Amino acid sequence: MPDIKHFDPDTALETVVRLFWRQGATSTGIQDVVTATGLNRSSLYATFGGKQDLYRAALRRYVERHSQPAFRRLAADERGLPALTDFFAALIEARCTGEYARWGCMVANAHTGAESSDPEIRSLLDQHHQQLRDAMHTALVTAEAHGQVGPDTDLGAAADLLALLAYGVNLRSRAGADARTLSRSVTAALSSIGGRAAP
Amino acid sequence: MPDIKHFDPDTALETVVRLFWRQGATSTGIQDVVTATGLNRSSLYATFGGKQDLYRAALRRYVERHSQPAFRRLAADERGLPALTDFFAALIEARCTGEYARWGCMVANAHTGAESSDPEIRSLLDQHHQQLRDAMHTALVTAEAHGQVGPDTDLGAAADLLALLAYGVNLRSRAGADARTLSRSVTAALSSIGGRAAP
DNA sequence: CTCATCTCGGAACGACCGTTCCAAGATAGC
DNA sequence: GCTATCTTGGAACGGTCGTTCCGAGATGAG
Repeated sequence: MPDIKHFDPDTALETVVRLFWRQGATSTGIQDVVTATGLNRSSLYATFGGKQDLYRAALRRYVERHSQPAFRRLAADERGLPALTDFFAALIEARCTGEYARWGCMVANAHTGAESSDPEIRSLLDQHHQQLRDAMHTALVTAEAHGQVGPDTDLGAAADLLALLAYGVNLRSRAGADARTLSRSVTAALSSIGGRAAP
Repeated sequence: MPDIKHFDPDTALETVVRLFWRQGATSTGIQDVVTATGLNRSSLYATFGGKQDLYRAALRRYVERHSQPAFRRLAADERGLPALTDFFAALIEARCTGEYARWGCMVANAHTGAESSDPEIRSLLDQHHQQLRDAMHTALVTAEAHGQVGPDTDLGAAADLLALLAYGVNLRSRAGADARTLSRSVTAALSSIGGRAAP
């Protein structure tokens, strides 16, 4: 067998994810990738293909490693409304503090870029949205089974609403929106779904 | 007096707005602007300055000509909840059909771009958000005065929530979100603010 | 050790980026 | 008509873009 790769493609891709996540596709040059990952153009192109392929792989990885785990956690949570409360609390904390503060959501960010004209990217955005909505819906069904949902509530519409709210949080967090204000909005949405006032 | 401009800067800027609105700042080259406006680089730079100045001017114009009129209409509407219903209906129609379909909101789009690192742009984003939120709040106060708002409703939190919802609509509309689905989400939000079921 | 085969380093490519510059053209006052 | 002053057309700038290519280096099989 010939020579073997001198780097870990998985580690490199994670670095690329952070680059595209923070700066977007158009603002990130191949030179940035080369500098950040430490590997050179040859290895980059041989391993991942061109820039568009690289962005696609990065977005896929983001969804798998960041979005879907959160969705699964939400859908599997048996508590109902508290699961939704925790989901949004974790979202807001991740968006406003720590390493990824003010980076927003890479998928939400992708909505506005030129990258979204790529059919494969567009498909990823739609899948992501569907999965988010479905997780919301599952949590709401659980909540209803626990008698935590007010009467005459359309769970489907409520799931769509909460999904859109998440996009709003993601977007505004990039402009440095206050975590407290975001939390207050989320609380208002969730308490309007539940009976009436907070316990 | 010397020579006078052979074009209308206002018309040209409107063309530039549509360019930046649809494609974003980084994906739009000066050559695109030259081609779309029909005027040449010299006139462009002499009139508007560099690309960043041009984008700033375009975003300012967008807010003045598109956002603020809608905000003022909403805040001045004396009907309360129906004003909010109409606001969102008009928003969704503008985002999903007609000339600007799938363009989203230029201000929302600006949240994800590299352009938002510019302090002046950042300030514009915050102003825009504040104005949107305030218009929502004014409409909600009017609604409460008309007895259209359920008890124990935090109007401030509700205004924040509706503003975030608008950003969600703007973002998802760029990916081709279904107008019907968006409307359903908005209806759910508004009817949860009002008494309970729809009339 | 030798060789075939893949990886790595880095130069180089043409295209496009935003911006500048200057000569030619147009205009209003004299 | 002449001139001063601004606009206009378009070439040209250095820099960066994504991508390609090739020689050198590394590795495992025989």
